[in-house]
Amino acid sequence: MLRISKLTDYGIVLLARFAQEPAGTTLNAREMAETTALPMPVVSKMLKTLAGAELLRSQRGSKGGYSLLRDPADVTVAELLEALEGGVALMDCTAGPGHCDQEERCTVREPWQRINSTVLAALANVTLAELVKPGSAPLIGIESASSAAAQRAE
Amino acid sequence: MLRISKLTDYGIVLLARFAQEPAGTTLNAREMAETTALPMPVVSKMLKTLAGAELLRSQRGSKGGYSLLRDPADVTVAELLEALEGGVALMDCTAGPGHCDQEERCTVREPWQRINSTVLAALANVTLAELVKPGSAPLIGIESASSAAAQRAE
DNA sequence: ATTTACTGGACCGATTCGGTCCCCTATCTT
DNA sequence: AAGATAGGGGACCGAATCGGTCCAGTAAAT
Repeated sequence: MLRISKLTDYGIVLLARFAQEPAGTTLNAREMAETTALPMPVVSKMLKTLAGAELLRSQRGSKGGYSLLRDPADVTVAELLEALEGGVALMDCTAGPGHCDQEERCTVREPWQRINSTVLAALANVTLAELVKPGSAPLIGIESASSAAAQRAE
Repeated sequence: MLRISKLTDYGIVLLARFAQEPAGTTLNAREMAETTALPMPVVSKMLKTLAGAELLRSQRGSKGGYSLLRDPADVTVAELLEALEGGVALMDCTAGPGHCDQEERCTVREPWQRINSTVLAALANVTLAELVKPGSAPLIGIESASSAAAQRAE
């Protein structure tokens, strides 16, 4: 279905939650679970992952919690997927050589590489800040293509 | 990892194989398995799927096989994913309403819809014909974005 | 009638996914 | 110093999906 995992979704929702607060605000896992209505263990797990990816800063102990480490306008969705899903590689072979035993035979590798980077570009053009403030930037100048796609998908 | 399934990959390779032949060429499952070096049962399965999606025409009996039903220049990658993976919906909620129990609460749905259609647009801009003939069209006019993405991903 | 080849679906092992739980360590408060 | 709070790092588990196989049925050509 070409979908990102739920966990990744959760992670992004959590980051968006931080991006809505004043910069540097600290929130703990319990608070996050409450305001996002997600189960606490899941929230905890994802916050750990995000901290490991250096997107959040963690503060232990009482009064501890997490805070956003970077400017939301500077974090791209591509980066988030990179951190949460371990990269964007539509097929094995786009992740690098040696993944496919037909690298010579296959004729569609190179075009897929281009497609992959196109998708990556689309994702790299949206920032966390834009995710939080709706109705903003038109993402990418391919509206005509976009509407064509909508038609075809219809 | 945001990847398409291997089966989908196989399906596309098979279609590409047809696109390389003169229009209307009929090939059977065994021939396809040989020339693509994929296991016969898999090839058979995917060809069935592709026929079901009306991308291939099937011909039973002796001298039977499959042939491409449409002009390769007219079939987009987005359509292929649609047929083989059942759609392109980065998250459940982009597939339609009722998939997520926090539709009101959530603030990032609408931006994700835009991202989703952007990705879809990227995929709708590449045709099967372009997949077969390498080094052609630059896909989409977002090279600057693409290189930016490459940098960031790096 | 026989052979060829697609059709439809069941089936299976392996992996991944979504989610939970527990014990450890660090920090703050009193 | 002691206790409470909160993150860190895992293991762990059931369920769903994935990748792949197999087989009985049907249609067409010879």
